[in-house]
Amino acid sequence: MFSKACEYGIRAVIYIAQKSLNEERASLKDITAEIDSPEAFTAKVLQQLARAKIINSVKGPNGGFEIKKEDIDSIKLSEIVNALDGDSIYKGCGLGLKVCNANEPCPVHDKFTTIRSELRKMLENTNLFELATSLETGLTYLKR
Amino acid sequence: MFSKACEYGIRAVIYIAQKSLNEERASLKDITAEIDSPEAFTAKVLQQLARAKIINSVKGPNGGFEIKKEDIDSIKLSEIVNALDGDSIYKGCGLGLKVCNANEPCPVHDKFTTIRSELRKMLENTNLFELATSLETGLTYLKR
DNA sequence: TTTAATTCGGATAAATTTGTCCGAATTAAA
DNA sequence: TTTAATTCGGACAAATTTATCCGAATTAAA
Repeated sequence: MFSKACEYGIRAVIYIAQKSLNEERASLKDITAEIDSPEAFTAKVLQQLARAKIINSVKGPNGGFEIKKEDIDSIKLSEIVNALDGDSIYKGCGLGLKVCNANEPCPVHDKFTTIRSELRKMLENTNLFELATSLETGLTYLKR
Repeated sequence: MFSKACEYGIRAVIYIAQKSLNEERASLKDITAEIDSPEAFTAKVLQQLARAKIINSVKGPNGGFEIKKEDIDSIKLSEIVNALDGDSIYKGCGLGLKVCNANEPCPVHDKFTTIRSELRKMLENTNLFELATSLETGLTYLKR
């Protein structure tokens, strides 16, 4: 469903958000240990997210990644996915046709638009705060 | 969402079904012209589908691919997807965790199980007959 | 029996995604 | 001012997916 980059990215951002809620930065090493992901590859993903302004990066000793506390409940899952995988999950034909719309649909067009629109809604309605707090309270996990 | 192989596979099978409903076989050339896909690659996909018994292949002159007429309305989209992409769309964690279930969920587990289960239902409830007839009546398209 | 149309299967190549390495830049702290 | 902890960025490597090539096998029809 998502690329590996996106999977790591979502996990990393949730972890960074949790730390940020506790007024702490998360370093790359910290993150990759906590979400169990390849370090160098995750670094690239974090750079992408920083360029997309979803997270903030701070260089130097005691540096790392952070998210402004007050932004955490306004950042949606959809923004992270969009920054890393683009919008091909919502848009684009399920069977790969270049042109596919209500007027000239592929055979599965209607069935897919329903599912995709629900996926879109879900991603747009899920914010980082709820994901980070479920992690904080030990209800959910980022590795295993 | 699906691999290219799966996209071509679904399109090909729908076309083969349409031809089969008209008592005709579809040759590889015929298929790739009709769904606008790379010939050699599509051949591999069709072999996979033949091995999975979803379509039947006939060698020699006037050979090609076919589906038994009476099977067409019992073949579900889910079988095609399963044969080509496996069951990772339904199963497997949305964030790539090896272990992720109701007891030890990732932060997006609940939200994803809902979407995935709807996707699964949709694929399991969509049969080849409806897809092939919508194509036959000119309501839908396989290339463009 | 020969020919030609077709699928089959293995080898290979190209493209994309995933992943690693390492030196440069930044910056807080000693 | 030096050191050390950190992110940044470019080059490279490995793995996977997508795609091509070509000869072998099959088989209907001439």
